[in-house]
Amino acid sequence: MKKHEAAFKRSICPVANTLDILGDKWTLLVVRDLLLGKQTYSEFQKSEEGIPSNILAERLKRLQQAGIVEKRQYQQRPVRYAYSLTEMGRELGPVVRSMIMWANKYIPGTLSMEKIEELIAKNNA
Amino acid sequence: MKKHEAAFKRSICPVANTLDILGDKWTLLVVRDLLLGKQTYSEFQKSEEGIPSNILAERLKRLQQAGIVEKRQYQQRPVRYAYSLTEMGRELGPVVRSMIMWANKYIPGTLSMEKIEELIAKNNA
DNA sequence: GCTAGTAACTTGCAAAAAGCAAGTAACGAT
DNA sequence: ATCGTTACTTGCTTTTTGCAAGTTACTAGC
Repeated sequence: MKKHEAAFKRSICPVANTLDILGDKWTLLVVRDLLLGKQTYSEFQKSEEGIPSNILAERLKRLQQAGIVEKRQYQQRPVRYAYSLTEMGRELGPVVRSMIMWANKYIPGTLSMEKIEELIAKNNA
Repeated sequence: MKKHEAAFKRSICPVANTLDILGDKWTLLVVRDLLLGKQTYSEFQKSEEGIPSNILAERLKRLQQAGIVEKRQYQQRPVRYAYSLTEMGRELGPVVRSMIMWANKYIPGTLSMEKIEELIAKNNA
């Protein structure tokens, strides 16, 4: 199913290596959700964009393998899991933030950084 | 072939909107090349990662439509084109730079920011 | 004039990834 | 016993990638 994917490097370029992990339409949205304080599978699924369930499961697995995300069971009966960012994952904050700044400047109708920070404050309150 | 792609928005999230334009394994590598001073189709093709020709053509078209890239004919006989970043495109610099910083910190074997800046200086000399 | 070479793409097709709906397992609540 | 929820998995269709080869326009060399 995955043959040897992680072994092969396209190049020594840091951008290419980053894209090998994050370069698709969904992965950074999961990271965004985690930065916003979301923790569970169903919370990710409820996000506005509607990530397909199989894609979400696969991305969470890949992010764990990459060392960006950690999964822990926080409850026995019923079994429940919480996902969170590792330090490596939290350090993607600047990447996400620079995208937000860019989009706010050039893509009309996107939610402003300020409103997003309000959301984060609310979620972590 | 493209039905109505640009019209539909997944959400008002700036990250999602950015990923709708840049969220794949190749697009930001083209932007990287442009930031490095590369200008022609064949220069992009010669990059280490080996982007497939049809993908490159399609991505350049999309980047133009998005207002990130401009194409101009700089010579008549034979016809030759030069691609360059618009202001909107140049402002992706921070996104690319934050990826470089992250990769340098967490992905071993990636070219350092310093070496990349030397490359840029050399290319633009 | 003929062949070779380069730039900038396009086309055809197989393989991989995405997307969708439905299904499953483990529980708790009614 | 049935319903609802969480956290996924499975099967299948559709879309996107990736690869090789082909095309057009032109220049240089013999």
